[in-house]
Amino acid sequence: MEEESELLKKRREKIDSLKADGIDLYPNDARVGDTTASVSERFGPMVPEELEKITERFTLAGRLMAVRDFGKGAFISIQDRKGSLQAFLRKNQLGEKTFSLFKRLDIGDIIWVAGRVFKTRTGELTIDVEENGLRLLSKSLRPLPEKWHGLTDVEIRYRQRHLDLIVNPEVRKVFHQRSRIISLIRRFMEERDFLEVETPMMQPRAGGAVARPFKTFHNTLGMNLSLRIAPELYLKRLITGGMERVFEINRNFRNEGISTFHNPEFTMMEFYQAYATYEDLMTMTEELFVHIVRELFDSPKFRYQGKEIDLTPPWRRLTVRDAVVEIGGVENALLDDAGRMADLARKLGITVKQSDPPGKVLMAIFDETVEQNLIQPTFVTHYPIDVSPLSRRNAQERTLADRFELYICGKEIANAFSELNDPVDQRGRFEMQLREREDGDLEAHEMDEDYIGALECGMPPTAGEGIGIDRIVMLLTDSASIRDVILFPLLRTRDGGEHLAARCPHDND
RNA sequence: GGGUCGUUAGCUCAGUCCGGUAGAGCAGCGGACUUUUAAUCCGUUGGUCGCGGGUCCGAUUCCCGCACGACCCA
Repeated sequence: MEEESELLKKRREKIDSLKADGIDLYPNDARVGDTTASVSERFGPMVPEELEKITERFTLAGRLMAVRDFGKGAFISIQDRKGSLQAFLRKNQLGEKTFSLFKRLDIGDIIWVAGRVFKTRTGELTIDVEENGLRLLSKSLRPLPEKWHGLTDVEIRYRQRHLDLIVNPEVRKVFHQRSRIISLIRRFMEERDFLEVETPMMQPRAGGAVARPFKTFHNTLGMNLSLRIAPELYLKRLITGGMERVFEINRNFRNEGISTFHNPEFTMMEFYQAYATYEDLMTMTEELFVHIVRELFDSPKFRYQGKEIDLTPPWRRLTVRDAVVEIGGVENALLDDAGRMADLARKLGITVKQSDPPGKVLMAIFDETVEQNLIQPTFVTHYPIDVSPLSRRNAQERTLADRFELYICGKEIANAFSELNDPVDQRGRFEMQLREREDGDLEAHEMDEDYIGALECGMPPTAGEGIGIDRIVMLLTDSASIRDVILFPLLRTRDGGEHLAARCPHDND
């Protein structure tokens, strides 16, 4: 048995003493009528004389966050989901028994108080706790992080998010904002008559994007499955099914690296609208973003990591080619010469294979020279067909796709295109992807006969878009890392992942 | 995968360059205090210095490896 810490031992002693007095450490019969916010919003503005006339009694519950003890009286702070409020405990008012309970409480305990409101000399709204108006609802055995500096160790913050949420109010605020943003998006879509749907997370073939999947296995069916990398192919089957306008806000899983902008599971909204084009979606995207920031900030502008971002439409529109020339500083004529383009890519440190199609090399150059410079919202258009296996071909330029990506603060935020609904062309695109897969590209799209079968039934002309929800939340909460907007980001297990990896060999390689 | 930095008390951090087994604040514990709010005042407990090796009379400190994390790069 491992030696118990001094602090834990002291708490256990207190527990024994409370139990000896017949006090239930985890009762379940407390009724809570109010919140810290409901009380402070109503009475905060009142002067002491007005408060004296209030005879109403309030009941609050929450976590004991601070104690300022004066011997026969004490101020305490109670924190609930809405904020915190101060309460005043007086020995002669609480009664001997309840006051002795208070003396054995610890910061971190969940408590219940009842009493009337008043204002202290310093003007702070306070609950004057009544006789027997204090109860212990749940005993805390572990000390909380320090009250002033809070919890700053990011590893503990992510691994023990509960502690982070208890002591860091700005963290709670980020996740409230996240919920608000998603709710605004959902309402925006519903108002435009989009139907919210849910499509499979476990898919026989992970399609709809260019990425490596996580693989798993269904025992009863004896079937290999992948966690989805995108819902795209299923959503478009719904379009074929006549739903015409659908959206899904849900998790995607990509078996790739982790960075400040990448978590292996992340949240995307994808939506599809029949009888629309990618150009319609640019307008709609502008409207969506402006709607969100106006609701949040009452302005089309916001700051991210010191930069002011202005979402006032219309946003800049730029073809991939123009972007690489104007922003990347690449000579225009070079882009028509596959050999020179590959040389440039290699000079930029990009690994180029002989078999790589020119469009793929162009996009690698774009990623290297342009992406991080697109700070203000920018639609990049005219993507090469080579890297757009599910997009409609441009009517004039047959090697280009009717597609855009949205960049803000140097990061890809959305990807959209007019959908390829010609099953013959689609089969050809899949075959091209298969050749890339044979050349060693593990991210290349697989052949999906079921999807082609659906296209053969006739899919209406449609445009679709995917928007990275985590990244929007990062931008709008000024968060530097995606881990700050995901409650439980993926981290390595503490005891080292090596033996676990050995026991569960993965078949992705 | 590579580079840089980090890991010391429950938490926030010193100390390590220049080797002699550790300090502060908060929390905790004891005492005083019934309008404080990082309450105050007096006293005080608490540490396998991330883990494993090596060098050395002696390692938290120097060297090597590993784990975990952060940032950057691929």
